[in-house]
Amino acid sequence: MKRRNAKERILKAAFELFSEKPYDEVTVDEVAKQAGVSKGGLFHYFPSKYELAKESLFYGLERWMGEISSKVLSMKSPEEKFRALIEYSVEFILKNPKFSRFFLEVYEKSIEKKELEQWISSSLEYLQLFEGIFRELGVLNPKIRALLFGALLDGLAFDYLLMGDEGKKYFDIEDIKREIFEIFTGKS
Amino acid sequence: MKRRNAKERILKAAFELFSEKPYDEVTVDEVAKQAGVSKGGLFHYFPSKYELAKESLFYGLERWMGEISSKVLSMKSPEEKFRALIEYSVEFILKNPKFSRFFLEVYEKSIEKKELEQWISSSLEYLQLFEGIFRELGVLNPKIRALLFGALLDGLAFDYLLMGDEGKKYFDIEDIKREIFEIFTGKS
Amino acid sequence: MKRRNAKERILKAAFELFSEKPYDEVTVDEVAKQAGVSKGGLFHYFPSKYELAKESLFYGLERWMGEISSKVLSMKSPEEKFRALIEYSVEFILKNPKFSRFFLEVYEKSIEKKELEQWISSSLEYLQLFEGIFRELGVLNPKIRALLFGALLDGLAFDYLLMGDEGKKYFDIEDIKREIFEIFTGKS
Amino acid sequence: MKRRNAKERILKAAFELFSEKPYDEVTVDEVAKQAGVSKGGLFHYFPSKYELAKESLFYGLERWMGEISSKVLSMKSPEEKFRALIEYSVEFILKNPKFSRFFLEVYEKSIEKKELEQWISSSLEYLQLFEGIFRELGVLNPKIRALLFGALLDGLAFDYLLMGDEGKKYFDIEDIKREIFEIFTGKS
DNA sequence: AATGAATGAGCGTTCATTCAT
DNA sequence: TATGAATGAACGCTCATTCAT
Repeated sequence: MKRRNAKERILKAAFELFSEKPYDEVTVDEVAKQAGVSKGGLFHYFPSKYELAKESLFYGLERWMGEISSKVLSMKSPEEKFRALIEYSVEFILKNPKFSRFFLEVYEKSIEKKELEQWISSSLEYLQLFEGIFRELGVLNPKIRALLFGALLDGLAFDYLLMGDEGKKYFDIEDIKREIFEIFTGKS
Repeated sequence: MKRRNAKERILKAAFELFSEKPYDEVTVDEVAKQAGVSKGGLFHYFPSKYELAKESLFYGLERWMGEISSKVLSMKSPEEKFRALIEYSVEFILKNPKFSRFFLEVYEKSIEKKELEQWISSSLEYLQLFEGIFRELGVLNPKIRALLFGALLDGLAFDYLLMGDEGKKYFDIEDIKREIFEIFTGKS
Repeated sequence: MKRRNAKERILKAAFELFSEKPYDEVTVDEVAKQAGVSKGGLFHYFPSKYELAKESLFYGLERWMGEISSKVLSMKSPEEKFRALIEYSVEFILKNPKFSRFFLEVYEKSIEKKELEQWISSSLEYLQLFEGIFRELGVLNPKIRALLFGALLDGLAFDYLLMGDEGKKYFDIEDIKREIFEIFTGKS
Repeated sequence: MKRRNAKERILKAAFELFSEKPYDEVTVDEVAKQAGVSKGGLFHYFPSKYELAKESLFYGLERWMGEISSKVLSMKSPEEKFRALIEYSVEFILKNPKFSRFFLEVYEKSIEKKELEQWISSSLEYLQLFEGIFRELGVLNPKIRALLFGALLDGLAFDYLLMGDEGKKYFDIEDIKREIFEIFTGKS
């Protein structure tokens, strides 16, 4: 076995499995098997199933968010930035349809364990990215609008999960992106 | 205990417990105990834990949604209706902070069981309520705007879950309601 | 399965197995199997392996000690009582050669769990039986002599465990009983 | 760390840990860590956990017993020897309150492995020390009295473990030593 | 000699579900 | 109808032991 990336292989397998089905239906054996390590080996790197889930969530989240941030910030005008933000966020939602549920599961368990601080600061970090763009766009309340934009994305992810491909019968994805741009900028 | 409403007592207890903590941390014994029935009695009314969870979710959902609908529809002007919709929706979110997670959990299990139909039709039902109001308000794409409004609510619930009372430090709930009204109607 | 005595069957099986081999070598499956119940059934009666071991220890201890007490107290003269005490105590030791180890194991775990009170009061109870006899025999320090007699019995159990049948080559059990009587009473 | 005495450091750490808590609650990792060696290093010196426990038991036992023997034998009169024997034995008991349990655990495992010879001969060795002193004291059955004295010590250790410092409320240690001297010599 | 990553059998415990009463 | 004792498959996790480096 390739020694070096055992931990990363485990994180990747865990992110995939926890994204695919609920926490309580993913077994540690399964993650270990998919990562190509023994169960004992997995516990060599992660002290519990919960820690594994949490780390794998952040692993997946950071990979995506880093990519989105850099793409968005490479744009020049604020309008282009906002359009790119909508574009890549929607792409993330479509590619990770069950991300919300996974996120919420891990989050809930971290509440019980009273490990909340990091979550809020991590949330605020993303909101700052949004707020900066709204500020450049010259909207009145960039802070609140950033919150609402974030909530809309979360909600879309939530709804997409619900309607899945079935939803495409009712709504055109390009229409949705356009409407979001319009509502939040007042422009079309 | 009044025999008649044993089933309703079970549904109520289940809704409360599944709202409080994750599906896999709620035991059937616990629900039975909180409802004041025996375990055998519970299985007399519900064939499995999953069915219990699903029915209790709809039980809770319908109680709230029925109430919100009737309050909203009793208003006269579309502006008042929309303001009431925002008002009571936010109230629901604040009172049921963990509803999203519960909803998603049951939803996910129903995917596995391929029992999807009812969910979409149930979603569309709510969207029709929203769409009607946007139509009365005279917006251009009432259908899509309804979808986005629904998503925003879901997302707010999601975010409120995340930030909880801590979030109140950063955002004022009245500001948020006002901003929602403005964004979706273009008026202030 | 006979419903009524499931718990007693489990206690009996547990006492036998924990007497036979160390705590960590007795598995819960094994106890359940020997008692003729399922593992789940066992946990219906005992919340943990430790509680099972503790209850089964007391179960075995009380059965023996009750019998010894009643036999001893039915004797008339103090000399006869003391001889009977020696007789039946030695019999217990010979029939339960690994009792000390089992006792000590459970005791140690109860230290960790800070459940000590009952043990001391239970010890003092037996010492009072001994003290009463020494008092009748007219020895000078009946309290301390009772302690030492108790310790001697415990130690004999300990040593018998060590030497087992092998020890019989070196020591005659009747000689030992006689010597104990002599040392503790000053008579022969 | 001095390489030379790695083995001794392991034995010392093992004796301390196995004395502190039950066999099954001491892990090999823990012993290695406390001894300042790697797990692999430990297994270089000891083929298994059981062998480690057994060797560490004898290591601790011999250190104490050698010391007691030499102190006792340096006394002149048999009375002084016996008093010293009581003195240092009681000291050992007070300083190693959980020794009995550790001893019994290892002993039990050696029964299963059918490695009994050394234990009996080791026991008999100590009994010979006692027997010699009783012979010098001129008692009638020095052999049996030695056995009973050994058993009394073991039993006291056993009881001290049970009553611990709590026992001091009920019994004075100096009274006990005096009573032992009296019972076994007939003198005061 | 020394390390510690990796293994995997085995454990205690849980809990949805069944069923005799 | 209603009960709760009983089941048993499945789970997360541990840890003595091995072995490539």
